[in-house]
Amino acid sequence: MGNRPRIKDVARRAGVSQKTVSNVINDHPNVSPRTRAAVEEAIAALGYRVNLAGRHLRRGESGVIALIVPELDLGYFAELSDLIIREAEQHSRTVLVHQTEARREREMAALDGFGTDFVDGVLFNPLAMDDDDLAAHRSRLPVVLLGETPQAGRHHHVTIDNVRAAREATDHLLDAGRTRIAVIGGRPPGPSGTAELRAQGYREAVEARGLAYEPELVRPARHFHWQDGADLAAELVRSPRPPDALLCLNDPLALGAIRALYDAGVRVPEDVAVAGFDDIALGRCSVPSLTTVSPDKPGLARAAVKLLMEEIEARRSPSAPSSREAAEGTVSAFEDSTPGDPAPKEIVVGHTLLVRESSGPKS
Amino acid sequence: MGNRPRIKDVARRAGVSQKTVSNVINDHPNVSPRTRAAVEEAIAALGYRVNLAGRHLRRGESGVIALIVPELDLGYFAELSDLIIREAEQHSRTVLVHQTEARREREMAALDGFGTDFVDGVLFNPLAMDDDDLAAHRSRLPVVLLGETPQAGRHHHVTIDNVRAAREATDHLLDAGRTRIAVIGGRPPGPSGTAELRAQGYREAVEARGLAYEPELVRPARHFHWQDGADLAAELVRSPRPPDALLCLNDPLALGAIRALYDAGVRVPEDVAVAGFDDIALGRCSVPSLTTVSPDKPGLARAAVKLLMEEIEARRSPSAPSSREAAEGTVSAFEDSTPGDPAPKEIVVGHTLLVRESSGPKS
DNA sequence: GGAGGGATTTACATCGATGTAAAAATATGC
DNA sequence: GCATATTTTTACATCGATGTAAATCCCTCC
Repeated sequence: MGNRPRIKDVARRAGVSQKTVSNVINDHPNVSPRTRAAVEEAIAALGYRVNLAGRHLRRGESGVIALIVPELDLGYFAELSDLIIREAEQHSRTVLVHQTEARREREMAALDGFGTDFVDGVLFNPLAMDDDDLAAHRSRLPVVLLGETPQAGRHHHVTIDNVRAAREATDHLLDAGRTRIAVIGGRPPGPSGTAELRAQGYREAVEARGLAYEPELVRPARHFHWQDGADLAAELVRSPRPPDALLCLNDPLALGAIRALYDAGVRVPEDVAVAGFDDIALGRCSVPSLTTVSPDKPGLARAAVKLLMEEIEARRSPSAPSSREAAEGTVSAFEDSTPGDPAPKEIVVGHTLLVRESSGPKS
Repeated sequence: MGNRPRIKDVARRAGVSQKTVSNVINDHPNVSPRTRAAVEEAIAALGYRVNLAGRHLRRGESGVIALIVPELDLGYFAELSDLIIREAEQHSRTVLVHQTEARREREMAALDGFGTDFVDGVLFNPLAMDDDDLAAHRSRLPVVLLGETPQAGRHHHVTIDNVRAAREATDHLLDAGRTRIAVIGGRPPGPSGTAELRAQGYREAVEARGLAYEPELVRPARHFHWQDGADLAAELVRSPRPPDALLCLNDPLALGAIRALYDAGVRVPEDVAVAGFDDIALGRCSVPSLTTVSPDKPGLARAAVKLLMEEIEARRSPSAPSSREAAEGTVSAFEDSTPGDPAPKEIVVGHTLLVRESSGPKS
């Protein structure tokens, strides 16, 4: 019939006060060895476990962080989430996962919606929200953005150098003798999202060789799933002037494209070379294996979690000395508090171009 | 300078008591329209949001459930997690994800470890723990098992009929004229885990045709990643009596196997047919596309979440009328409480064999 | 042997929301 | 018009852990 023991029960059994038990649990200094032993004995005997609800309420920290991604079943985000969860575990945090389906209103909602009400910080990989949205948004929580380079960056963020990565991938295709490279999943070069930045890099690389940037070679994708890649590739090879290479902005698009080319009787890489982004596991065993830009995902996960932890830590101590006590009695004025925020940090992690079969020699 | 408003602030502004505000928030009956309007005005004006820590402490429910899977970067679990998170959202729950790396001690730890301390229930997909472990484990939380059919099932669980699915897949290969089918990722048929059950189905199908069950054709995999599939397939085709079909117990293994066969100059499906399990997205666009057993993942997610919700609900009300009050004052006896548990339910969701190119005709 | 000082320990208040029971306001019946 | 229902609202206690400040304890040293 027993309920879970609380700190009170442990205290009673050990013959000490509740606070002393708390002190033991939290490794406070100034606990005599004897008392500590007694308390630990009681804890073990009763099978006591801290009740996190109580702790959360008192401390104002839950030990949980939110991870907001477009969707898990896109290989890249699954792998990234995997790494982030492991990394968070190193910091004794658990991770709440939200999916936005890359829809703007869901991204907005996730950022200050229900589930985030109770986390200590947020790791957010936006896709649909643009710079303005992000700039406009002031979260009451520490936020670290993933995989973006927002201009009006008021938030910390961690990313790879997308422009350069795309330039390198494009250069590689050009070096392999390709002259007409289409971009699958691209959007007109611009300052905002990943797709725009990669298209930007593509454009730079192409123009650096004196080739014309042709907008009709840049095809946006709706979902970044393999099917989109297949559809767009099929469309492209049927066009009057088909490309001889496809730069796909993620790996599923690329694998779909490879399949569509196969169906169309176009050889990869002999007729058309294909390259992707993200280096998902299965790109290594496709036939042909996939050339891709491999972001340093472990590095990204590590940096992101570290940054978030620092921000959480920073907001805990110095900034708001005791505005709470001070405000006691005042009813008005509940604007968003904006504590830390001393120059948001941008961390750029490395990437590597992995050349595999899909971008082999033309023939 | 404002801190977040609390219920107290709303109450003050609306000129009512805190409890009345709480009543409005929770849609209690007996709140006059006028009061309700006043409170709602105050809530909107202050931008009040419920503090979940307080609510959690008081109600004993956090609104969070834990999902424990081997690892997210295995396509199947990513897709399943995706679906489960969406499903949980329908029930206004958020999902905490833990990864066990399919290691027994991590599975044990995840089940009653740190992060689960504060969730309302657990969805758990065990791989390494066996029946005995599971039977021995009595969680204080509602638990629903995924993808297993533990004998000593003390827990609810949701699964597909693994034996039958494997039998069907094997039959399909046999029907296609294959006579020597290897199982990649298999373990000796037995009662416990998914791998054993599938091997069981395989065995039944093979023996039903009067063929011998040959243990050396059943090769266990360590991680169920594509590389294992590639290694095992390579090994098998080099063996003295190579198989003419591979039944791979998940899709990544199958895709790895296809790649290895390609490297070995063995044609798929002409020389060796390949079939997988799980129907991950990329299996549809591989070359050749992958024949696979497709579990009803949405159905599985829905059933699992529903079952968990019911169990959470059930434990809330009837079983422990007020053992808490009764136990007040008693110090001893804090055994695990075991409230509900009236005959654990088993839900079997459907599956389909999707026949694609990799199991086409022999030649 | 007692003052002084640091190390331990304690009582109590508090974090924010909500259940309980009783008070206050309103409605109903005769 | 007044006693009795019934609906609304309130004050207060509580969920479990921990910060604060005050109370003890234990030494050291003159």
